Order: sequence, then structure tokens, then C-alpha cells
Amino acid sequence: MFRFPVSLGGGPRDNTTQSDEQHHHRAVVDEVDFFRSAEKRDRVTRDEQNIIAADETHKVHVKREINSSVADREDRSTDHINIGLNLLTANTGSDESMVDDGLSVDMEEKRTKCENVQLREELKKASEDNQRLKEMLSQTTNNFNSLQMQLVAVMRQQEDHHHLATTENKDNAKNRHEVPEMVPRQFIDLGPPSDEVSSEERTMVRAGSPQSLLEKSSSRQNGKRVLVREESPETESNGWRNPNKVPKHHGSSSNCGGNGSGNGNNNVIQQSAAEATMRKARVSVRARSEAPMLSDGCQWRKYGQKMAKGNPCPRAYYRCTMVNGCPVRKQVQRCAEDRTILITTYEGNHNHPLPPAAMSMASTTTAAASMLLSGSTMSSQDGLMNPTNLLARTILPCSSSMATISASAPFPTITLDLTDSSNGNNLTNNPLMQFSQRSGFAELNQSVLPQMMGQALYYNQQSKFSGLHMPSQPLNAGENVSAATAAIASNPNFAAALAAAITSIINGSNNQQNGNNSSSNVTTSNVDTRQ
DNA sequence: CGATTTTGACCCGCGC
DNA sequence: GCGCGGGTCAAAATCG
Repeated sequence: MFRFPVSLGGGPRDNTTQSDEQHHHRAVVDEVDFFRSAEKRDRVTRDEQNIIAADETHKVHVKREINSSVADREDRSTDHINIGLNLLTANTGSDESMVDDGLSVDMEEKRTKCENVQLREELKKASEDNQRLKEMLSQTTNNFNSLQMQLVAVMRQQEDHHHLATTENKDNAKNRHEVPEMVPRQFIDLGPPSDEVSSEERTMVRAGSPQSLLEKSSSRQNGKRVLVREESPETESNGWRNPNKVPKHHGSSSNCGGNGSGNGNNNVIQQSAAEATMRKARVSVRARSEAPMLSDGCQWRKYGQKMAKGNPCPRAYYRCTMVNGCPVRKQVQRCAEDRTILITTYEGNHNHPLPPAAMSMASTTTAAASMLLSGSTMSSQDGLMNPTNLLARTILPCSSSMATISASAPFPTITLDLTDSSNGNNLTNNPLMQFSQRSGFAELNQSVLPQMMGQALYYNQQSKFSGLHMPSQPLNAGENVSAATAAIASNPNFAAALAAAITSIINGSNNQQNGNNSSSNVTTSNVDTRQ
């Protein structure tokens, strides 16, 4: 029986203990190796065929090689999934032909050709099966994650209801510590903490371990949920249409339907501000490049060029043309001080699936934008702090040369600086990876981040997997940021760090200037809105 | 010939 | 109100 070396979910290929990630990689490598060797085998067969015509003894040798190859593979892959292709059948036949010395050279040649054709067909089939298995694997993984999230979301909802039903204060404080460790990524609260949080708890949040931080902070996490939900695709996709008109939205409550309770006006203003921030958030990438533009895998069309003040180099404006109506745009400009540095500023979120080549940059910028937004949203509402320093220092404590956040610019911008030569290739590949390294989240970098990014991007392509249903909110095309936010937030370490950072920022601002007026903060108002 | 780039005009917000 | 600067539009030019 021929067995494929496909390892689903890290099967016991070898007896050494490995992480899931390693298993995953191994599976991929195995598949690649398999086809490479299969192709090689095929190629060897074809090459040797010429020799066969000239010398029959070589033919025997070749066939033995094929057989030994198959047999060897069979021996080594006893633990792998048998997809029942019975590929050995043809070779068994060839065994017979091999020992049959009574046939003519022509017949042998014909038979060899037949076998070759058969082998090729089988390889093709195997390749297709392999593809299918890969898809199944990824779907299963995603399904599992989704179900896990749904489960936690339901648990959290029940808990929330319980909180509302019972009297607050003590009970609430107590229940917060019972929040399950797993946090549904799309529900992570990046907004400000409610007033209920005691100063002691804040201190603990700041000083505690990442996990404990998450547990504490995740219990008051409803703000982002509503923010995400109300972030309509329409406004998102129109974000570039009239960027300068954003402030006009502040006066209207068209996007805030159902927001009738409590601090209505405040909420409207805050949410509008949040939406405006969402639309305007930018991710700037600085990289050394001689090329006129960074190749980020997307398709761009230049629609304008301007001379910017204070920079002799013109600024070019591009929009994404991979899909008609994609709101993503970018600006490309060389640094005035160092013209080898290319500054690429991304704005908006893709409303379409991205090619693999574009995923790295897109996920990085999306994640960075969501980080920025989650910070600037709350900072903008009280206007009392400068996220440039606070957020950057807190979230990116070791990354002063890598990422900076600026709110002084017309639009909140996070800058990923990839020009540091010492960081070399890693940074180029994925600055967020580098961020995770620098921030000490080794495991995040090693295994979780790619998965998170993959999921974030996967959820962007909601149509791909009909069985997947995101809890309580459909993911619209314009919700990439929230998806990425959710994906990032799913990692306990990252989420905990983020929650801790933001909590400390808010506490800092609240303590400094806003100690008693946080009753109308986003978190509180959004809870009212939803329930 | 369609897609892309170029480039001047235009719009809008902001500061004075 | 006016000028400035950033950003976008759209017709013309260019490219493949």
C-alpha cells in the first residue's frame, strides 16, 4: 500500500516532542519534499528512459530504482495517512515486466512508457489530493478556532448578563477574576476601563503577569465590541472618499443607530470620533530602498503626485486596484534627510482577499493600525494625553527605533521603521514579528503570530468558509481592522500586553487629568448600547 | 486598445 | 476672507 506522508495536526511522525508549529512546518516540508522527490523520480525515469532504449541492463536498474524508492517511502511512512491510491499497483506490474526476459525491446519500451504515463497520472492525482488535504487541514484548524471563540463568547455573554442582573460593585469585582482565560479575539476590549475599576486593581493590572493582566482587563471589554460592530462597511469603504469631511459626521448620529440611552450625545460624539480615527489611521513604513516603490504584493495605481512642503522629493499617491472600490491608498515619499529611505504610508483596509505576497505587509499594517486605533480612540476622547509617548513607550517599550506613534499629525500614524540595518531581514519580512521579538513574546513570534495573521486575513475572506460563523457579528469587508485586532487579541500574551499597556495609558491619563469624569467613557456607553 | 502615469486644476480644512 | 498645503480628480500622454 502506498501511503502519503501527509501529517494532519502533527501526527506522530517521529517520537520527539514538538510544538504544534513545528509539526505544521514539518508537514509542509514533508509535502514539498514528497513532491519534489516524486518529480525527481519522474524526471529520473524519463531521463533514464533514453538510456533504456540503448541498453536493456540499464532498464532493469532504473526499475529497481523506482521500486526501491517506493518501497523505501513505504517503509518510512507507516504513520501517515493512507488515501488509498494504491500507487504500488503499477510498480508491481513493472516488477513482473522486469523479471520477464522473454519480451522484445519494443514491448518493454511501450510498457515503460505506459508505466510512466500511469505514474504521472498518479502523481497528478496525488498532488490534487494533497492540495485538498491541505485545504481541509486549514479549514479544520480555522473551524476549531472559530468554535473555540464562539464557546468563549457565549460564556462571556452569559457572564455579562449575570453581571447586569446582579447588583454591581463587589459581585462584579469578584466575577472578573472568573473570566475564562481564552478571550474571543473579536471581543477584546481596547477601550478605556470603566470607573468601576479600583485603583488597586489598576496597579495590579500594571504590575501583574500578562495572563493575569488579560484576565483582569478582558472582563471589561465591551467597548470595542460595539465600536467594531458599528464600524459600518459603508463608512469604512468611504473613508477615502471624503477624508476631509470626517468632522461633519460628528454632528450626525446616522451611524449610531440604537444609541438612545444614557449619555447619548457624548456617545455619539465619541463614537463618531472613533470612526473618524478609524478612517484616518495610518501606518507608515520606513524602509531603505532604491526602488521607487516597495513591492508589497498589492496592485497599485498612481493617481496623483505632489510636491510636499519641506521635502524636495515629490509625494506619490497610489490606490489599490486589486479590486474595484478597494479603499486602501498609500503615499510614497523619499525621506528628505536620507533619500535612500522610502516612506510608504498605508491608509484604509483592503476589502478583498490578498495574495500571499501581500499578506505580510497587509497584516502588519493592519495590526499596527489596530494597535494605533485602539490607543488613539481612547486618547482622543479625553484629549488629555499624548499617545505618541505613552502608547509607544508602553506597548513598544524596547522599540524606540522601530515603531513610533504620532497623534500630532493630522491623522494618527504609527511608523514602523525598517531602516535599522541591525535588524536586517526579520524586519523586512514582518515588522510585527520583530516587535514581538523585541517585546519578549518569543512564543508569539514563533508560532502564534502567523496563525493569528492568517486568521485575521482569513476572516477577511468570509465567503471562503461557509461553515464558519463569527459570533454575534458578521465580518464585513470593511472590518479588517477589527478582524486583525481580534486575531492579535486572541493571543494571551499579546492581548495581555496590549491590555496592560492601554490600561496603564488610560489610568495614567485618568489619574493625571481626568480622575472623575470617566462615567461617559466608551466602554460604559457601549455596554448600554448593546444591551 | 485598455491600463497606467502624468500633471494641472480643483476641493477642502486650517491658520492668520 | 484669503492664502497655503494636503489630497483628489480627470483629461491627456504614455506604455505594453
